[in-house]
Amino acid sequence: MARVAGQIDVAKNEAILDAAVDVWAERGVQAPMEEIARRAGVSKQTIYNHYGCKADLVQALCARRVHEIVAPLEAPGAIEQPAQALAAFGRVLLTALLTPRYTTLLRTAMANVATMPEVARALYEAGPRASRRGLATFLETETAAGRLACPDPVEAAEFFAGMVISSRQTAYLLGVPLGLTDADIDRIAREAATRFMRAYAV
Amino acid sequence: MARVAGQIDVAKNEAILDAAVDVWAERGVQAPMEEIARRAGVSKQTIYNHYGCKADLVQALCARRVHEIVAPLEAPGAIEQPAQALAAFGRVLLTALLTPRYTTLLRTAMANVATMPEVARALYEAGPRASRRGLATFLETETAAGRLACPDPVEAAEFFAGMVISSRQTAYLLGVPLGLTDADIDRIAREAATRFMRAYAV
DNA sequence: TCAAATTTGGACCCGTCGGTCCATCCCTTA
DNA sequence: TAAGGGATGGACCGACGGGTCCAAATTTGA
Repeated sequence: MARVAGQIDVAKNEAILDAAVDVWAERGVQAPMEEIARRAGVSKQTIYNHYGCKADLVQALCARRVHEIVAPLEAPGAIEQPAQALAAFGRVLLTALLTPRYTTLLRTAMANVATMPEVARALYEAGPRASRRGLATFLETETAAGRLACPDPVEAAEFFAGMVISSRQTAYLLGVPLGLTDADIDRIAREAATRFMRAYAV
Repeated sequence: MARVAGQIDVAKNEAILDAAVDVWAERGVQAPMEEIARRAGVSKQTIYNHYGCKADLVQALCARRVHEIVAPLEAPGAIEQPAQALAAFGRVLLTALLTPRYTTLLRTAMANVATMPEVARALYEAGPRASRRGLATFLETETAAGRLACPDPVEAAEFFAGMVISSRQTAYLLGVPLGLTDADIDRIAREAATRFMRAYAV
């Protein structure tokens, strides 16, 4: 196990984070730390060496993991026809959203808004907020290029993302299985893109 | 305090439910039962007389309160121009969604998916599912009447509801204050309706 | 190979909270 | 006014889980 001098074991740290997501996904945040330790193949004490208390673990987990999940949304990709670009964005968005890990993160953060609002806030900024902003920029460019007519790109971005996601995120958060296949996701994203293009045609 | 013979005190029961929402809103579901009792001006024992255990209280609360909140969505209202009807629906939807009580309910249910999936399920059915179904029916009628062209009314309903809600629900659940005024809500609903009409024009 | 730093596991402390018990009280009804 | 059913509140129990402590084992850097 590679350990950095004077530092904390990196691999073990990852294992702890992974175990935490899994455990919380299965049993909720109120699951005992001991379980996370067991799952991570680590002693409880080690966790407390890395993170002072449970709240810190929650915080660290949210901070670290959001980025992994939302990263694909930031990759701009080749500039294609707006409809294709939108569809692609929709696909990525929906896929990311329905990730069990992201769901767990959200649930965890939501359950703790009262006790640690900053975590929830950070998750919002890194997630929905950032992705909408990226989309809005794209729509603005397209409008400037005369391929779309979005007088209010931010609002339009909200609209499009909303169409793609709609009640699906809530369903997922409430543990209702939707059973969406990749083909379904693709169809939804494409249809949303088509309709959006009609709504905002020049 | 009006009490029905041989029954349980109705007013006190309401008070308990009210207190539970408030307390959970402030401190999360893990807040102690004692606090709810205190807030309701009732003894802890009384709560346990009404509901056998905490889980039952959660369940009862979710079951009872959703209906109150989603009720306005079920009132069909006078049949107007589709654009107006959609805007009205959007307004009601957004307003209901941003209700602190509904937010609390959702958070509560989400935090407990692992331990009591039926509650979460019920909330989903009574909330998002039901409202979408109502909207879909409306869109179907309008399509039949030749005022709209929605080949897939259910999907279209998802799209419209999604446009209106978009990331706002997530924001709310994550405790991010949006500060939407009635005027804002109205504007969003109307704009969404307009765009939707363009997207699904005959 | 040695010393320093970490890890381990397992006992342990303690606060909290769900839930129970019970003697007393209040209200309603007859 | 007597009786009965629920309400009260406050003490109480037991489980659980966060967090600590510690001695022994292990790893790491030099």
